[in-house]
Amino acid sequence: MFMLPRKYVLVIAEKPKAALKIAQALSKVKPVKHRMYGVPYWVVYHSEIPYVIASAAGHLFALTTSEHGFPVFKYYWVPVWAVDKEAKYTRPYYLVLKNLCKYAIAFVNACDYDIEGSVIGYLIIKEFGDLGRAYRAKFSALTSQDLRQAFRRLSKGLDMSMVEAGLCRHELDWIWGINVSRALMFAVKIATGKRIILSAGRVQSPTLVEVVSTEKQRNLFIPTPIFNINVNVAIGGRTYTLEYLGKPFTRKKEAEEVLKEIKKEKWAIVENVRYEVEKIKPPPPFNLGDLQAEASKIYGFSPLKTQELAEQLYLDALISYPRTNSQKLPLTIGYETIMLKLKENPEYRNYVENLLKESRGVLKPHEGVKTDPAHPAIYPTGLRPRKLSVDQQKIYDLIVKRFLATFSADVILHSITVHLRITRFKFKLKLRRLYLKGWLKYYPFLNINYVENLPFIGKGQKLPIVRARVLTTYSRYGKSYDKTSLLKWMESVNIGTESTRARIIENLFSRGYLKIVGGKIEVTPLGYAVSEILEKYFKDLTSVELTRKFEKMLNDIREGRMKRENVVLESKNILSKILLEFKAKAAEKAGIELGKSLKYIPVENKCIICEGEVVNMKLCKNHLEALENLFKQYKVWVYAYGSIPWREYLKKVFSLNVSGKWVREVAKGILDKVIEANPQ
DNA sequence: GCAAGGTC
Repeated sequence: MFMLPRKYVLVIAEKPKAALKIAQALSKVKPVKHRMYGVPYWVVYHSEIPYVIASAAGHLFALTTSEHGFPVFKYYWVPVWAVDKEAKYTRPYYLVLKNLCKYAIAFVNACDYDIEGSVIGYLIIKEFGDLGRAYRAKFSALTSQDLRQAFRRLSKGLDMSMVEAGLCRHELDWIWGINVSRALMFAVKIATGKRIILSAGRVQSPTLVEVVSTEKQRNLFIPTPIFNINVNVAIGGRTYTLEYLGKPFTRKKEAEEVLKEIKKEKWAIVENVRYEVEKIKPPPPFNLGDLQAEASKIYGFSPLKTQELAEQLYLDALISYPRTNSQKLPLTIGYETIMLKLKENPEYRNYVENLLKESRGVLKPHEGVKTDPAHPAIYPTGLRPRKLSVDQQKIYDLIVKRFLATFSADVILHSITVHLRITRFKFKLKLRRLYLKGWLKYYPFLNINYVENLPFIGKGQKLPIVRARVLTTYSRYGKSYDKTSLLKWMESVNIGTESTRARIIENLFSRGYLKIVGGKIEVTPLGYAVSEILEKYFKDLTSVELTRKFEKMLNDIREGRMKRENVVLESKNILSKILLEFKAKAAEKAGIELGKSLKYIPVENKCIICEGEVVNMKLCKNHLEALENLFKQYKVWVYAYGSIPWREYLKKVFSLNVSGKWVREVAKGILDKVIEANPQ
């Protein structure tokens, strides 16, 4: 068995991969790898006192409580393997650090330089080591250069303000999440006697509410008719559709009057022709969100699936760290070496040779603006994959091709924009031709509309009108969510992290709040009920503003303007008041609502259409609102068409796919004479 | 058992 050096400094990394990087950076020779409990650590003899470099595996400690019920504010840190059976794998890391801490003369927290990394290292040193002999390594990338500098400039003591901010984040999320979750479960228990698992939290609840409000508006949506002039002209034996440049018509009659004038004409006269060269820059290298979006678009993978596949590739050392927000590829990753390795793979040989020829040896990535303090964008390491599953292969291929494309040339399109006139009305025709394939050679996953050849058109030319008519379209309700667009929404409002977003979305499904129907997300009755109760009694938790507020307070802690105790106390005060009030006055009522949504409690007076409770006219709240909407929009349709019978309007609304679900159901109910409703 | 945040 290996004997540790008599004296050593213990360096604690956040994960084994980082520990290896640190060992390599600090060692002049190949660092010596050892194992304990099956977990690797490294010994580096770089100066008189050797470094022993070991690693955590993310958080090794978690908050827990021994108390039941709520409000609950007594919590403490325990080893995560002891409370979470999914985290058994952290135990050997925990034991190794416990052992190595015993004999170390000093401790360096070399976890990622952010609040979570500060907490991970702090808790280990506090538990097993000695905070009085602790140092902090501060680096923003795992490159040798950065790491060496960080170790030259070690600061004495830990970054306690970062630690405090991190501890505060854990505590705030815990007291809000655990308490409100328990409040919901308590409500169901006292109203129905049943024990079920419900949850709420700073990130999941605003996400649920976002889906609920989108879904509600969608279900209530009634399109508005829009009238347009549609003209086809012939150019060189082909027909093209002109785009009418006037404002679309809100009344059918107006459109028909314009059409009458146009029908008198034989030609569309070309007023102006503009040729342009359009360039589409190469896409930036992948961050996790972009990879998830593309894998969903191309292969229909859910964000969590993509993330898990990427993690497997990472663990096989085929790609770099996937949980990154960065769209940057620093020079230090060694572009050439990766290209040369990729060239060894027959699958990519032609691509790489092409790229090297095309770039004439100057490899410059087209980076995006997003950054990540801890990692670069996702890139292939160049290592040759051996046995990949079909899905792993798809993700790997996507990453390689995106990596290659980012070093390639712009896509160049030649376009022609023609402005035309038919009597006094103006039209436009725009066509594109692909001139240079550029990066699409490597990454062909972009849909562009283009024609094979651009027609020859000159100013003053008269193009024969083949057909002219009024085209009726209907406004659409644009928003709807699938797992990927929901994740993008979370990204856009900045809640959750790269590692957690996909997981939190899956949680909303496993709680039974959401379900997938035809590829789209739908809210279940339970989802509606939970969302409504949270809005009513725990409003703070339903908005992304809570995250903004936390961020501000954590920042104040980092900069010494506020103390953790005070921040936590403020939340405790707010929470204990609303929780006690809920428990005393609202829990039973809320529990009945939840119970009905779960069908534990029968609904006495059922809506004629759904399982909901009747509010008025034999309809539940949602279908009643749909009926009111039908009345309101009828006026708009009468204005648009000049006149339209009520029943015909209902038939049309019912037949249109863009109409909301509740609206269509009510329209059908009236048509079938199940619901009696006439506009006044 | 409940959060959100790390990572094998």
